[in-house]
Amino acid sequence: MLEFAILGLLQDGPLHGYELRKQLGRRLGGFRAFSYGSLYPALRRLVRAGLIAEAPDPEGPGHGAGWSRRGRRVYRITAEGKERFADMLADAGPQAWEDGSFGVHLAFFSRTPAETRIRILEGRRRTVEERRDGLRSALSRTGEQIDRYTRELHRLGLESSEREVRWLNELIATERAEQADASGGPAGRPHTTITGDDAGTAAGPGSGGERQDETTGGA
Amino acid sequence: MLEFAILGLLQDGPLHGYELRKQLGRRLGGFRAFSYGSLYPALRRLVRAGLIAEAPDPEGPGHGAGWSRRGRRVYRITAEGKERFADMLADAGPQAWEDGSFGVHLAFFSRTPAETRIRILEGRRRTVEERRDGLRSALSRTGEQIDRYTRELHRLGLESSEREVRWLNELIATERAEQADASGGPAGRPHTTITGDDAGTAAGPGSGGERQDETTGGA
DNA sequence: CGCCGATGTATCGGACCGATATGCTGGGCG
DNA sequence: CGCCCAGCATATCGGTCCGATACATCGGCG
Repeated sequence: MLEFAILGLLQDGPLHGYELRKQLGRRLGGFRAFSYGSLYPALRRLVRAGLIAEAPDPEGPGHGAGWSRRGRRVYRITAEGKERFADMLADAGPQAWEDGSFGVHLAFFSRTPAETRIRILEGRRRTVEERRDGLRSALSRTGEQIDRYTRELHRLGLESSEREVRWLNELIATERAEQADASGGPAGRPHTTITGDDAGTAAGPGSGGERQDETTGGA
Repeated sequence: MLEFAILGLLQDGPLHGYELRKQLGRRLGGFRAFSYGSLYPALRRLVRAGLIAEAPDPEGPGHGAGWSRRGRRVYRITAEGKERFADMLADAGPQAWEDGSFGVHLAFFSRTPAETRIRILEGRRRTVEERRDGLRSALSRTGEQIDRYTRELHRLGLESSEREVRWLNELIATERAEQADASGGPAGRPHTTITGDDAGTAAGPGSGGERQDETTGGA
């Protein structure tokens, strides 16, 4: 996962370890951090594999590639690395929607093929729905007898899952709309209508974060 | 963390590894799992440390302690283990409110001293508030320029944090009410008094959001 | 000028995961 | 009756990642 993330970040230009970590933290929104204890070994691994290489520091008095002013080591992605990253983006096995990986994949979604994006989103949805259903039934059956704090924990998890499913449904809907838009022009097949969307209810009273997603044509 | 959890579960009676893992998964609501690859070594470590010991299988034809009918190894907590667990409950250092640990601590909250409970809850709140604020400002500044999917990820994280803070506020309020009640008045127990402290919105069904470990994490 | 906080790289032990191997047991089915 | 399969149960191994720690440098501020 870390190696994937590094490769992804280096697509936008050479970076050194420290900066790499900061950018990654920002992208993931604190959602996943990656310590230096993972980062530097990963960097060396990637160099050994030929997927990245040391580059001259644009800010330092270049002694060619390698160390620079502040003892920084700057890295750039190689052609081979780009290739490998593209493969990883398209492959996206079933672990791509597990808790830890999903966020990282999402962080590089704009470089991910559209079909893979939808596949990941739907896989994630299935996963979260399962968790949600499990929590739901655990909470409903035998109200008494289980620990009060455990119940609170379950309540938090349940609402969390419900929220995330709704969020995923929005994203999926947008993806489909864009795909239909891009492929068929206005004549398109009614592809998009099938989304089950069980979470139709508007956010309740109070904190309604419900914002309609404007269709920004990113990518 | 795992050893802490094992000690906690064994307080309710002897269990074997397989069952231990199931119970733990249930308590944590899938929020944290612990694989066998961690569990069995941890069990052996705890035995070596004298905090738990093998016990006869109540369901098997007891050959004394050790293996039983189904090749099960049943464990019970020792006096020393109980002592150690009580210490861990009361200590609750600043890592107790990090993503991974918090849920586990909460799962054994009913055995945790009231003051420690509040301390953990408040520490957790501080942590989540920080994340929330970071996300908030990241989202507000420079609307354009950052990747659309990254923004979505941040949006989910922000909502998640907000919900968890609200949820924490409820829990803290309840704790405080109970503490005041217990120390001061002869009146009955407050059960689920939801005094809406500083959480502005009246709590309907409402709270939620958490994750990460994500690792792993809710988005 | 000296101190401090941010920058920057690096290592080490340990926790935990995921895949994998190996058997036993109970129940369903022909 | 005999067979096989699904669930129960323990165990190991390689690998990823974390947390603490160490150390060195740069830029500013009083």
